[in-house]
Amino acid sequence: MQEVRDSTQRVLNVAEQLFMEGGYNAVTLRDIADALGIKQASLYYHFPGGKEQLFLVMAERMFERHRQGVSAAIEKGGSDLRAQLRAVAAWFGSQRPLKLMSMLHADLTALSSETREQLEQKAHAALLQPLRECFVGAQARGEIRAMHPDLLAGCFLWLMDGLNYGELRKGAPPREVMAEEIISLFLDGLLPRPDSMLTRRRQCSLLTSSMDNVFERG
Amino acid sequence: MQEVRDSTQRVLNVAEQLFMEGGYNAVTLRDIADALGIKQASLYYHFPGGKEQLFLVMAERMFERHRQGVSAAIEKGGSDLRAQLRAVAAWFGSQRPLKLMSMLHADLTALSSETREQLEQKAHAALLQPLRECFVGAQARGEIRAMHPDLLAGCFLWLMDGLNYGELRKGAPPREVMAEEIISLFLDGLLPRPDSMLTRRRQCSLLTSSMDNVFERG
DNA sequence: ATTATCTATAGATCTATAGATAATGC
DNA sequence: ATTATCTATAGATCTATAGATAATGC
Repeated sequence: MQEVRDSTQRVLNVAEQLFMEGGYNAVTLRDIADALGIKQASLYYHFPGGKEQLFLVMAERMFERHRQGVSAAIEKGGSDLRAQLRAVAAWFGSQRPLKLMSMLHADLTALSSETREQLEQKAHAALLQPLRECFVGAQARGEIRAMHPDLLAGCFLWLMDGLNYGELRKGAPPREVMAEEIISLFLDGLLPRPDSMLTRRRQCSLLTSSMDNVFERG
Repeated sequence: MQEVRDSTQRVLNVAEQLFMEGGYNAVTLRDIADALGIKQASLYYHFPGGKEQLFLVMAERMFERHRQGVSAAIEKGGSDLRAQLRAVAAWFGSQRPLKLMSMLHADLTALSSETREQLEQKAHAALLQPLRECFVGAQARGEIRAMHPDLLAGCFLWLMDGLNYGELRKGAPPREVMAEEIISLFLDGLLPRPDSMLTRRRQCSLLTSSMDNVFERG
């Protein structure tokens, strides 16, 4: 358990911001050093292993933060699946965009296989595992029907992270509304539910204000 | 409407494969030339604009293919949303992984702003627009409840593309099963539906074989 | 002595340009 | 003449190493 100094934390903060914005290959050590106001070579003092080590440590720190955040959110949601998912959505909303898929795709292929496997495992433990438990619990309580919990966890995570890709949704509603709709999609589905008017009424009132132009075609 | 020669098509085929696997920044012109068995400088004969032009033309060709494929799939699905979504899922399954989010994230930031806007627009017209119409139609027919069709199109597309990221789902069911479950998630949701036993029975029989180990924790 | 930076630079790699070469079709 | 390649190379950039410098704390 080695301590991480303040100056190194500063490096990691900047590295996380830049790497998450542009991806491993697009960001150079020079970019990171410039943002820090130091010279590129100075980064090797903090990370003798160079760019790959810097990325690895940065990503591990990030995943560990998410592991705690997601677990805490689920805890806070009590034992009601909708509340749990809302809390997880709120957690992701409070964090810098993960852009997990970009990272696991383009970035990981640029890394050594050991680094890649290490990060894949961390990502799984931090994000998929807690969400999976969440769905397994809801199934055990009889709250939801039987479906692969891994699939459900993956889909939910995918969609939450997708909210960060602003490129595809110009003029879309704010992310809190979208998150709420996604949760409703998960739980209620799209087909009408004549049996549970209460649930439907609550949803409608929540969405009504931004649903005026839904039926106009673009 | 300029014709594209065979030799240039070959270049585009290889470029598409490599770019989609590794992303814009990870793939060099040398990589593409090597895979073609030619020298790197020879690529400038086909694309005087260099790497960026090659990527642009490749991506435009790909999006145009998807525009036709998705539209045809929806057409083939008739006027039943579930059948339409199944057909779209089958189309994506037949194609090389899009990895759309990776592309729109890491790759587009490396391109000039004109190229980026051009590609974002093509992606929207090819993928989101047809799916959006699909959901709008189902809403107009009263088949599904009112939700933002843009959000629904985005979510469905997101999840279909997510099936291509194998990194997060080791030991997961085959992609056809996952696609079917995602469609069921969209339409039926997770909460039990006591009113529509017919729908539930069909799903259960379809999934029964791969659902044996759902309740064991990992 | 430790921490954190710097300068200078080697070595590798990548994009892009210039101009030559060979084959094919008119 | 057109098509499609090649060789050679300039210029830029990126990672990484070696060794110097300055400040802080003991």
